[in-house]
Amino acid sequence: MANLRDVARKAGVSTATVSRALSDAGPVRPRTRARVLRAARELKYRPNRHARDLRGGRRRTVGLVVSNLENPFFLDKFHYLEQEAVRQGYEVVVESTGYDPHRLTESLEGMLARSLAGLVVSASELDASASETLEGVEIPVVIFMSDVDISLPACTRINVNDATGVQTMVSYLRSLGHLRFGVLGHHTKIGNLKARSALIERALRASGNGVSIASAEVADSPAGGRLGSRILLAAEPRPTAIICLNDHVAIGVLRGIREHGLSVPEDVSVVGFDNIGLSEYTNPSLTTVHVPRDCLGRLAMERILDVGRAAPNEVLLDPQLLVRESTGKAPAVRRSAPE
Amino acid sequence: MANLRDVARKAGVSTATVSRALSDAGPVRPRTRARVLRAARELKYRPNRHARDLRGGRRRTVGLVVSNLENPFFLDKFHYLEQEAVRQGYEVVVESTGYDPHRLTESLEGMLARSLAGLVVSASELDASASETLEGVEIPVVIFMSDVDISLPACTRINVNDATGVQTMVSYLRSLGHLRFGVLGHHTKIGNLKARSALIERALRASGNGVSIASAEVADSPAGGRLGSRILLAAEPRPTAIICLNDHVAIGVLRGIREHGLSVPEDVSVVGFDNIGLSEYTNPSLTTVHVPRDCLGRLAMERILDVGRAAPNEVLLDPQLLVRESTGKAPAVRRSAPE
DNA sequence: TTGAAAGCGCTACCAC
DNA sequence: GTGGTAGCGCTTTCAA
Repeated sequence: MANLRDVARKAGVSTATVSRALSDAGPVRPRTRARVLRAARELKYRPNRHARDLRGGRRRTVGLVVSNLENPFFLDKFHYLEQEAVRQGYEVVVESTGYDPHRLTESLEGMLARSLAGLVVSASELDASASETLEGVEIPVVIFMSDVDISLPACTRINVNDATGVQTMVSYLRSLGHLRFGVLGHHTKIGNLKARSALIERALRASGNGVSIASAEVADSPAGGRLGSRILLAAEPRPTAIICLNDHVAIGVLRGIREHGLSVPEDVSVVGFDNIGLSEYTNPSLTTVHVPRDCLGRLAMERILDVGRAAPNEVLLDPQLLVRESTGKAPAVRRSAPE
Repeated sequence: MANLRDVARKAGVSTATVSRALSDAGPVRPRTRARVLRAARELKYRPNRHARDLRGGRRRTVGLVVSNLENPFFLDKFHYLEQEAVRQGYEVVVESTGYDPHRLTESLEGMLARSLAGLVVSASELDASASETLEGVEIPVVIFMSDVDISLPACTRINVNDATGVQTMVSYLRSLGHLRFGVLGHHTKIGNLKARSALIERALRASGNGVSIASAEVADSPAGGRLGSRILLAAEPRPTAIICLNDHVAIGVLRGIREHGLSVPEDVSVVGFDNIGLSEYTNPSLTTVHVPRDCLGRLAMERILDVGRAAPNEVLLDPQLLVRESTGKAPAVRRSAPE
């Protein structure tokens, strides 16, 4: 692989001149320039990025760590962040942890070794122990949807008001007459997902007497949801409404219920969280709680660029219930199926 | 940010010793080692990745360039490649071009500037002009699903036998009695997608007389499919079967047909290509042509690691028709709706 | 077992 | 306008 020196030699100039000519920085006589360009082309020269990164301190990259890129909810964040970053002349490197705390720590370490302009973390598994890695970090850090206690010089936390989202959803389901619930989550032992499931169960119990709750934990995938629905539909009494911790899982639930010979929403109502794009394309379309994330890109870049130094260190976003086709009135109460 | 020198100074040793101690390479007296480790910890030292990359030539990274990460078909490839790469101690950096030839060239350039162990490209928009960028490249290159003519010392091409996939699918639809078709594609002017749409139309016409074809081009997304279905359903005569160039688009078609007040497969049959995971979760589930890609990871890493030097430079994969719920007999012929 | 020093390839500063 | 050169932070000989 040809390097600057090779080009310089071939063009009969110094490396400094080549650098200037190729980066369009500093004055270069047009003729010299042309000569350099030609030499570079002939040698198929390509600047070495690692050298540039080292030399320049590469502060035009933003890191993003998420739990599961296969879940569109996280992919969206990458998308929104990248869109805004590119607009500002930055690039984004993303890593997915698979909800594994160990991999999270590794990812974080890897990111911090990169001299980034900033770091965005949206990982449910982010807990006190993992966040130790972030201790003393000097670059701007943005934490999305996590309640870990973290003290950093330049840390912004963007949170979603899950309590109201859950409350709205539970009230809505109760108003439809549902009493027997299934709660289906993934990784319900960690971070904001643990909090969310607790919130749901609490809101359900607080909503009145006679409420029954069955719950199950599965993988964050449609396959997980499909499996989970089988478990929940076997519960006694059978739930008339299944609350999924996210839409990704809910997609599988829709299918599982159908396979069970039941209809949505006639026999069972289904709700999700997130409002991923797909939730509008399922059949029936999915009632869900929209979790805003399109602002993540703008907000994060704002903080990272230190524009908006005046911006608050804490942002609280409001979720919103979207009623679509997957929810309906609870089926008329019937006694246990006769033998 | 503390660097090696700082640690060395603090521990009272040389940078060489620190490097050895931290990387576990070469002999270091346990006591010295401990002293170094402590110093590093106290200074919150983190090795600078850019320096390492430059010094080491970083040959433990594989690049992947795809057209559209939002389409699970491409995300899968990333997933499979990364899985295998990590297993071998490599990492993967991925970039998505949005089907834009200009961005493809940029991505390719960016990748080549990184001194990678190898490069995998799966981009429909890869054409002769973009592939010039790859000319003279010395690292192993794997091209997935593209017919561009490219001559590289170490280039492996993995292709899918689209002709048979298309043929099987068309025969199947004809056997169901369909005569009026809609073909819905995205980016049907480029690369393998262009080839695939041509193949479809040709197979359709060759399948007998009386076949009518309406076609439309939309974005590679469910939203695109939804829009496309509206266009196709307005065609005269109205198609009884819609062939989508991929499942991602087909998801939207399913919804569009429903919105139009029609049923799948009673009124309209729908088929896709790829067999993305979601195609099993739609309602009705999607009949599609499975395009194998799980082998991409293994195959690519094999070629990159130069294990399997004996492996062929050309691999041809066979697609497979998966009949699910979205296809059925053509509805009984009826005359144009009476006025 | 440890240290000195030579670069990896590039950019930017300063002198000419 | 152009060239010499220092040095980004690290690893890796080679000597001691």
